[in-house]
Amino acid sequence: MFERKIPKDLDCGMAMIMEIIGGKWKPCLIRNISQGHRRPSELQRLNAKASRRVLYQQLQELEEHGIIERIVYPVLPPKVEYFLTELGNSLLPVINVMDDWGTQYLKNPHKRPLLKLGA
Amino acid sequence: MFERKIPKDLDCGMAMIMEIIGGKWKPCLIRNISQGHRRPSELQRLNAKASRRVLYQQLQELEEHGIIERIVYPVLPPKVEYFLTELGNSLLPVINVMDDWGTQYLKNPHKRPLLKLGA
DNA sequence: CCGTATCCCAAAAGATACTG
DNA sequence: CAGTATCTTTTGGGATACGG
Repeated sequence: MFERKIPKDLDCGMAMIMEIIGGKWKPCLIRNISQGHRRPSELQRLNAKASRRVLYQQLQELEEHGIIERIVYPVLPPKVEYFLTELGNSLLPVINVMDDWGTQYLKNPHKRPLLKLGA
Repeated sequence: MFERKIPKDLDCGMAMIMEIIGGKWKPCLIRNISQGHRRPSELQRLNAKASRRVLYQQLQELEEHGIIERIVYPVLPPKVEYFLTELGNSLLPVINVMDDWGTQYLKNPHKRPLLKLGA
């Protein structure tokens, strides 16, 4: 459905995890859903700046990668819930480590260093 | 030099760290350079599949973010070396955590789960 | 309410030629 | 060697309309 012309090489772990959490809204979605079951409409509200299409696309990819799962209630109007899998849960500490580092960085805004001249 | 029409919002730590390490070759470059001082030509050799332009661009961004620094030897032909800053070093554990998770994931290839039906 | 299809634009990355 | 300037292709993401 979203075919690439050039296949990605997911040779190393780093490339793999970037593939999984690299989307613009994925870390947000993972965190939202980690708080408890979440319905699509809730996720749209929580990430109001994301477009509908991208949100669904990234949810799909998270599902395909086994990070989240979907429960479909056969009712009208439709009701759906997402929840984190165990695999998804194992991702939370990683995301936290990343976020912590980034938060620390934001507190100490970097000054571009002067050019060093070698001997 | 590489101006964006739409400014990024680097509001949270997660967005910030993705900005810093999100480039396709940045984690590779950081690791290469963490092994010791590296010259541009070495980095090109080590990342042969990356185009010249992108490599230099990402090196520049890493430098602007204070992850690496550059030593310029005033000789002919030109000689330059990159090395990791302390800040750059503090990034290594984060990258390792990410890579470990990804490597683990690669060992247990995920099967897409069947759709769950709610009550 | 959930999800998909279409269309569009901006950004990332590749190829390559050129300069000091 | 190191670095920059074009130019081009691919991809990611936003807007929005439509269908079940």
